[in-house]
Amino acid sequence: MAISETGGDAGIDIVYRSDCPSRPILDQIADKWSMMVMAVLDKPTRFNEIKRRLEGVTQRVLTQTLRRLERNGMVVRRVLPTSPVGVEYSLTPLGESLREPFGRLYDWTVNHADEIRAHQMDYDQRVQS
Amino acid sequence: MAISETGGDAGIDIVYRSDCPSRPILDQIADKWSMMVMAVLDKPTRFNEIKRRLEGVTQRVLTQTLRRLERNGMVVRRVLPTSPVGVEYSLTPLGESLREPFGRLYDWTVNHADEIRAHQMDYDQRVQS
DNA sequence: CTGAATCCAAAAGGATACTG
DNA sequence: CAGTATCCTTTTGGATTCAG
Repeated sequence: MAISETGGDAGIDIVYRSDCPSRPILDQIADKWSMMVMAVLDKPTRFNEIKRRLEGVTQRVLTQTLRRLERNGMVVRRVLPTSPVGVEYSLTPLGESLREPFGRLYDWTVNHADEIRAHQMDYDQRVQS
Repeated sequence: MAISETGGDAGIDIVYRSDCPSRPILDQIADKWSMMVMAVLDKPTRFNEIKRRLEGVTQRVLTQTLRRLERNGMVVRRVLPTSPVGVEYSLTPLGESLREPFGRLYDWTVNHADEIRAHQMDYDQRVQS
């Protein structure tokens, strides 16, 4: 049985193997900030605009996240011919195509956040920490 | 515009806020090992069986991952009345419901792994490291 | 068999200061 | 404005040992 019943033709039988090509990729994209940055980038956006909308992210972490996304071909970085310099980030078609599965995960998270928090409280009470 | 065009009714307009309830949840579930453990758990599975199928995971990390998943109500831990003791992990309905969005992400990853690696090689060549 | 405990190295991440 | 560089604290993760 594949992990997904949605018709994916992925080689799900090998994702468990340490040499599965999806592992390093998963490491790169399945993190919180990458997901949030891509959520913000529904249109070309300036660096500080992204930073402002992503409350809590530091400049350093945002830069690193954007670099990694750029390296993976998910976003493009474009320097604007202004003064002072402006930089605009936008999703590539590859990045766009990731928004759908990401959106699924986001929706699930938001829809189940309460239920999960209830479980956590229950667990923390049963297991004295 | 919502991040997902698939009809999710999530409050996507607030996921960027630092007090968005989905943030801590996302931190908990959007990591590589959680995803892989849940991929393995299509049926009740013993600790060592999980460890064996997840090449490369250490005992410590697997234990931590399972604890977190248990705390979040995604898996249940059941001690088997055997000798020596056996422990069996299985998905809860909540955990089951997460497999679909996870599966989407997995499928996307596998299907685009080559393309991403090509981008990485191109980037690494352009940007001398 | 299934962990918990410990030690230690590496990586991640915040704060701050500086620059083209 | 959009970073880079540095320092330093926290977190993570591997390896190993011990125990119910």
